Amino acid sequence: MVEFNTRGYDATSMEDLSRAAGITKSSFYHHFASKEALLRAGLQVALDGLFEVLDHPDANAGSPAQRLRYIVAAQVAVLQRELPYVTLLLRVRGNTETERWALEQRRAFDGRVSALVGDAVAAGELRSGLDPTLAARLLSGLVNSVAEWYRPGRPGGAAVPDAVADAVFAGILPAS
Amino acid sequence: MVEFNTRGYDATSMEDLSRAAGITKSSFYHHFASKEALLRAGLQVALDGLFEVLDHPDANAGSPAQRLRYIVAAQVAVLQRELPYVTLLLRVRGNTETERWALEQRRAFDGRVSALVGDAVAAGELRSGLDPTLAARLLSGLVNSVAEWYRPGRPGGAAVPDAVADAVFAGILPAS
DNA sequence: GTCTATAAATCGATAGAC
DNA sequence: GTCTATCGATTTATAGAC
Repeated sequence: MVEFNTRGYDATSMEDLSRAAGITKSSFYHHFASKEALLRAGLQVALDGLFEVLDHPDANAGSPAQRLRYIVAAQVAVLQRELPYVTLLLRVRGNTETERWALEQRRAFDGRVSALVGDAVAAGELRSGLDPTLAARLLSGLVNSVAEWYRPGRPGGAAVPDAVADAVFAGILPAS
Repeated sequence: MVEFNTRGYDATSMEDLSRAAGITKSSFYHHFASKEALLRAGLQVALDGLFEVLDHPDANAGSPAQRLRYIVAAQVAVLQRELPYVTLLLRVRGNTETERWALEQRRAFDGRVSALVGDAVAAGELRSGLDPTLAARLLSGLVNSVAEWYRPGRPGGAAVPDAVADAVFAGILPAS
């Protein structure tokens, strides 16, 4: 499944996957009904991890800004823990029915976070004049971009979620 | 070429492209030597746009933070102007020789920006204790994520570069 | 510069023996 | 549960007529 991560879903053939598993292509089809079923299973892992973040008590207690901070850090942690699957999800374009389903789920997650940003702005917890829609989009982009450079096993990985949350709430490049 | 944007490079066949151009696949091959040549031409457009940003006078005058702010806004503007090509570049994974070349060029661009972040930190213009490497990575991720939601022709597009630069330098979600 | 026709390779997936 | 063999569709790309 990691092959999807490095070469991309389309560019990875079932023969690539079966060879990596040490069996022939036909044997591989004994374990998975189709390539799309394999994709769906991977996307489900990523989506389960993300929605568990929203169900966590810390995501539903305290001020909007406090809840938002927990979600940002936890979302990064999920991205690290399920990197191949989250990467798969982030690259979905919506060409097939399975991909459209995943896109819809992902939008639901982003919508929940976006609404929370709106709540925090309405509560006066964030910068005044902040456009909640733009802020939520940039926030999503920043968090998900961790998948572009984070690689498991390297030292310092455990500090990434908090460091990202700090950058978001104290500013990426603030003058003071 | 916009087809690469919506369906992805691998999932878009030469027949898809030729049909969109209103000619047959064979006629299409009269204009482009290969699918990879088409990809390379598109990637070149994106890279030319990005490096022109670094060559602009405003990217080489003033304090590091001032130069950085110009680059962020100008990079977003290039992304908007050459959306299909920049999108193509952002999705390159390095499977072929052409893709590895593009990745190398992109890393060179990011390296220049990253060095500038380091200069700004060293000059005391940014938050103390800021990790320049992490900040540069998140900055890159945030800027490039505009390609995920920006669509040409919609009102308010001209304000996006400044709005993104504001979010970066005043904070995405700052408390004050 | 566009077309029909086709080559050569690869794809996802299946049949059927063991 | 794994294998060899193959199907049928699709892919990039070319040959050659007009």
